[in-house]
Amino acid sequence: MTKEMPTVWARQPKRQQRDQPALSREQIVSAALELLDAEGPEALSMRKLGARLNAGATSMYSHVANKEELLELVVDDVHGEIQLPETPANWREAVSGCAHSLRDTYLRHPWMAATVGSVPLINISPNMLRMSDYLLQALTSAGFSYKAADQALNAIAAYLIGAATFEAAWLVTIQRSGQSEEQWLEKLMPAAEEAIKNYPHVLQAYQAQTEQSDNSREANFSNGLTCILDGLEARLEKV
Amino acid sequence: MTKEMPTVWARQPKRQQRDQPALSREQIVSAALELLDAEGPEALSMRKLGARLNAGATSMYSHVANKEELLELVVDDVHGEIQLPETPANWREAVSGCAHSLRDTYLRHPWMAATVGSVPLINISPNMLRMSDYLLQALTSAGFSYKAADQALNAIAAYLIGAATFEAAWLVTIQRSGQSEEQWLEKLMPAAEEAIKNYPHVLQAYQAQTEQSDNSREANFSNGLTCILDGLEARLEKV
DNA sequence: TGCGGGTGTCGTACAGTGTGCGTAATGACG
DNA sequence: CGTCATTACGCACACTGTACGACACCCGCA
Repeated sequence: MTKEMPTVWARQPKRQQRDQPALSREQIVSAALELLDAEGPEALSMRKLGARLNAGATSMYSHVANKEELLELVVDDVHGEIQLPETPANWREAVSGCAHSLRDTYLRHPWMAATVGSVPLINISPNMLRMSDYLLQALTSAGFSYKAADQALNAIAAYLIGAATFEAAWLVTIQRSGQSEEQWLEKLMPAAEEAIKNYPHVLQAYQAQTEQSDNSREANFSNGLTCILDGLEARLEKV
Repeated sequence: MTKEMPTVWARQPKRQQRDQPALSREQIVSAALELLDAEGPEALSMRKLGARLNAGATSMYSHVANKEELLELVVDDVHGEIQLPETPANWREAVSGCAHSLRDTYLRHPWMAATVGSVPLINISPNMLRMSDYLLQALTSAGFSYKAADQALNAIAAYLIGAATFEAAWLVTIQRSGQSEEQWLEKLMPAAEEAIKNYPHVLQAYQAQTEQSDNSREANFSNGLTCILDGLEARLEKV
């Protein structure tokens, strides 16, 4: 026998219980998800979670090894929300549709980006595999070799996680301030300008940005994505 | 007066103390850094930090508002380790040198990637501004407009953070297992193959990868980076 | 020289955390 | 009916971040 791996995905699910226990893994996971969305990751405690489920503080431990494993499950659950375009016209559309859906999902659950970084072996969680498989299919059938497709996938995934991390951090900061994005921006501006003033190029970029019209976060995201896709496409054509 | 911003960078440093107090901000930050490197982020507690500094558990609060702010300072401190090429031959070299140094830095402190996601307003921390300014300078003097350079910077930064996140998560997982990367891989393989088996394209990519020789993490990172740079360069030429 | 007052340090205390353990209840099977 | 496996739960432990108040120190001023 191989020694057990310290990850949920390798662990056998518990033998099907014959009776109907009050708690189930899915209930626990979805309650945790609600709590995370409502109050953020630092507010998620096993006691609160138990309370929300009308259960004791330690009742969840029959269904979940520990808090970390619970988080793995929740993260994978959220990854299940990502929609994969069903009949994309080409590989770019497949990737781009998936990318935008991932972004939407991560921004709907702004704690995700900061959390994935501490979840081990995220690559072999079911819903991540589902997405990888989809993208590899799209890429290889467009002409990428499996090696090239794998590398492309890594690059894309890195960009997506990074972009989501920045954007989510921004949203969380605003959310915590309890103000609207405009109010927050207005209050931030003096401090930002003060911090920037000794960095001439940052200052210029800042000024160039404020007089531009289309600097929405969404446009910015698409822009970076297009950039990667262009780089990939160039390689595809070269072969 | 504008209301004070809830971030270290906007806050005035405390009035210079005339005597030589036992603790200083720098000491605290560097001790925290050591602790994080040695035992990981979940092992960093104010009490342990105090003990390491031969100080009481709450003595740090005269120099640092709270643990979160301490983390902001540590993160910026680490960002200070990133080396910026002094006389790059062209913009690609500038970006690439900076990128590799960032990667090295993040892998030297594997807790960084998971931590930056929960640090607010990272963009206006001094050492981040220093790097942004450097890159904007390199990009604009290569012909990018300030708007284009800003977008390019965002794309690059996202890729870097994302790539570091994946790689660091991998390293941390191995480190926690207390085994070498090879041992760990060997033990992981059966579980991974089991998890993969229903995803045909992932499986093929996996097989293609194992028979390849040059699939080092470093090569993978460079590859994705090159891909972005190619995409950027294409835009630069088009203008 | 003496004396406030400001500053840094630290002990105590409080509310809250994850979770190990023992126990009790529940239902299935022989 | 008894036996057994499984879940739920209360309690306890070690530990967390940090508010508060007391205390020791050093400064400039009288």
